[in-house]
Amino acid sequence: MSDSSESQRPRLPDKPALEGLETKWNDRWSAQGTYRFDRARTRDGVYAIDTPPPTVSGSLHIGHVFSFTHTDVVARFQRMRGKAVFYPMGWDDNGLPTERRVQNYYGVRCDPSLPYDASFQPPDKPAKPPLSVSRPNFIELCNRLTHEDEKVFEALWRYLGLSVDWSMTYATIGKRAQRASQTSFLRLLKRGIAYQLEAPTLWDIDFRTAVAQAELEDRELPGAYHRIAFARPDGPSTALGASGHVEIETTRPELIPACVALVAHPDDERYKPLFGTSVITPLFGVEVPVKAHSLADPAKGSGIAMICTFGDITDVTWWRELSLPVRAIVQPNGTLRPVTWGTPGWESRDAARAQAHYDQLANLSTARAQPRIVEMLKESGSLIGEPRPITHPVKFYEKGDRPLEIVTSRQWFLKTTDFREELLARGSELKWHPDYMRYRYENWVNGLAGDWCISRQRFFGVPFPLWYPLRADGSIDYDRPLFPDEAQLPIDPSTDTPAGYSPAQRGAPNGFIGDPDVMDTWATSSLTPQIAGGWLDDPDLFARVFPMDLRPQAHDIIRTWLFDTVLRAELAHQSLPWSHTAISGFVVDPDRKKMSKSKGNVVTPMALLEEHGSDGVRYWAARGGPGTDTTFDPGQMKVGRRLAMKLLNASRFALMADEPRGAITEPLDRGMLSSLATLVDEATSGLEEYDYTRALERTERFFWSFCDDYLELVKARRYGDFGMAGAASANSAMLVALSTLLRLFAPFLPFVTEEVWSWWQSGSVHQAAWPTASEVVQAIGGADPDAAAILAATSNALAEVRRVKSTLKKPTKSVITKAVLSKQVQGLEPAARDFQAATHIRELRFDAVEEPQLEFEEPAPQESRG
RNA sequence: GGGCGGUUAGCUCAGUGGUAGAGCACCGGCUUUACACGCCGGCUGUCGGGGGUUCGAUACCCUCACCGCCCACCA
Repeated sequence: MSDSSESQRPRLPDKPALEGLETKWNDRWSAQGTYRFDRARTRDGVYAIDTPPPTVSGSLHIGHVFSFTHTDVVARFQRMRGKAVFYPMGWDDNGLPTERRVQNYYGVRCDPSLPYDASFQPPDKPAKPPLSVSRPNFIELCNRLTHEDEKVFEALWRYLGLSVDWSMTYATIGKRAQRASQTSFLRLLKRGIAYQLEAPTLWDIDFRTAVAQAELEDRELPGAYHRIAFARPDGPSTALGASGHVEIETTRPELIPACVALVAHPDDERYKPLFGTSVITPLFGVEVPVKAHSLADPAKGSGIAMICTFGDITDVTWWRELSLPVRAIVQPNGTLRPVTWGTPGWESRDAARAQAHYDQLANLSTARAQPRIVEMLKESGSLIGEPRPITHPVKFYEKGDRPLEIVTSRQWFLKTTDFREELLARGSELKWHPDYMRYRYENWVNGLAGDWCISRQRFFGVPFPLWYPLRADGSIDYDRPLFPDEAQLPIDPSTDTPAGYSPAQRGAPNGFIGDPDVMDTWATSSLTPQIAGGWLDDPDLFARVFPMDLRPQAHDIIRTWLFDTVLRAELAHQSLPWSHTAISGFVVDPDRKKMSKSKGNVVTPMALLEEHGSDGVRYWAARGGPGTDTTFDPGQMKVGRRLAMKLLNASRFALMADEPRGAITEPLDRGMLSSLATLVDEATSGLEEYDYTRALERTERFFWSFCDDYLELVKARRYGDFGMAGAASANSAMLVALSTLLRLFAPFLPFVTEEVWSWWQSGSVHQAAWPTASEVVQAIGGADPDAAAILAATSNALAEVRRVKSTLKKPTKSVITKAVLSKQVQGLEPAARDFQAATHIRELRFDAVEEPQLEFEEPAPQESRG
């Protein structure tokens, strides 16, 4: 705030308005580089934000507007405090959602066996049936469509007023991201932290890909308990004698052909005699052992369970720990694979009967096989009673439509469980806002069930950067992979050729073949601090921003994005990726439901911004505190807009007569500034602690009483009714207050504050220094608590008089010839002149009265009602 | 089953060991030279239930209920 800037004559509009401010100021900020990151600054002068890259395959919704506003408030506050704010935007255009959108949008499907067609152009309308295109062509379409989406997103973010440095934008499918992701992977592979394994894996049968533990969710589905008899080998072969069979209960009878054992708890007296013996599976006549394992729950079902390869995760645990054989029947597409009974691994006491039964199930989906096998079980007498319907939680891929299966396949993993202690330590080192969100992280780390499966059998993603040699017989030698040099990265092994081979050797005996998989999208987005910060490409930048200050994100992805990012930083840098994380809540509709398209309660953000103004919408968003689910409430947006409007008009009032100026001597002026200094401290400490809601609420409350009480009380004096010195005191105080309040509101209402600032200041309010209490009280030579008390007493007295006038239905302007006020508001005497002018009181006294005693001037006799 | 958060005015939400708050809504009033996208005033509560600590609890402790979310090996 230099003297030269304040000496400008204010340029005031006759009728200030909010319309058009978004476009006007975005153009200026863009042209002037207002939010450009100053990369000359060293780490301690930088505030770095690891912005969540929105998924561009969808559309931005009100929840994005909500949480990104919170981050922007913090960014603007830190910038005004003098930090160089590193605030890039990222686009998450990598992964399944994009694939799905591209398939539908263009009517194409990826066929990795096709060669690249350089002249390919997508059809104008979605093709039916879908066109098959090569993987490189498919990826081109993904890039083309996401680029369009990104332009729309950027326009919305700018309109909302995010103070992002748009020159630093990155994409999770971009070259930088691919290079970071592939480099990190190869380094982890060398250290033995990444590894490949053929093992039972959670599998989505529609997407035909492996998925990770973190991407699971439970859904309640109807099902049924089926009570099924397994015959004892020494018992009657078909009849169900009293001790001739064992009864299990299962919700998945279609997996009986995959049964490899029964299991009960080691202490379960009912089944102890059976341990070490075997039973015969119904329909298929397979002899399977009865085993003991502590995970078996005596209280569940009949207390003894069948182990199948594989019905659920527990089956996998039992299978591994009890060293059972594999008898897998579910194929990657979710159907039962044909089996020849009587061959090795499929031995049966009656192979012909087994085959006859199984032929009725082969190639059916598990869902369709179930009723079929139930009929057969009934016919054979192995089903005891009727199935008992239940609803039970079933594991789904969070983006999937059908229950997950477990399929054995070759996958890449990152070790996680080996680092549990380190990860817990990082979690407690991290500062969480709100603090209780840390429990979700700890909960997750403590519950890690296995390492992180990072490979996906998909097309649009970062490829695994390696190849495998082919043996003379054409089989793949997985044990001797071929690696590129780090300097070559990023590569695509489906088109690039490993050193020492020619392209013609791809797929040929003694040749090579690329790893077909792509990485889980989280395996790349867990490197956003490294990607955005220039880890490999720009080490100088990286040193200035990493570890970053803030990770803002929503609570539903603590187990994925937050956890994964902490893991990757621990593995690569032995540090936290950032010192703080701010967790935002969801936007819910007034019925407490999450806003969703299917409920028809979705509103497009741009329409809201246009209706209520960006400042109005930001006000609503900023009222939702960290971690708090917040109701979608257009009413609050209207309140925000009203606040912005009030800021325009109050500012106009303060600036319309800014002369004369002089010493701030009047008690009300001094009291107002004294209180303002207290407010500055409160707002500052709120924002420092990421409690932007408190800062806004306090500032807003001060501002309204500043308008309603203070400005009304000093209006007459300010207009010169009591001479030049009194007017000068008011004017000077108002200018200090206005400058301070505009800066306090600037992070929340960037458009209206910038507009008003431009009336009388040079430069951007968003580059102005954050106010300090000492700066405010400097204008009155130090804090003046006595004056603050006088202002409080005067405001209270004003309220008393207003109440009486209102009760008596007197016009506000009506003159009071004589007023007796209660002694409780007596402290106002030093401001009596201002007070009497504002209330039109001619003669003022104080006495022990409960209610103010007011005598009104007789109305003028000519008054008439017409 | 484990964990976390919530329960305050009709609605949306602040809040503090010492007389219950704001905005919206509602009702009434005011052409007042910054603002009718305004101003002034009013109405509304067993602060979820029950126990405990305390001179005093909406706040602290225990417990229960309900709502929401996270996690879990759910045969």
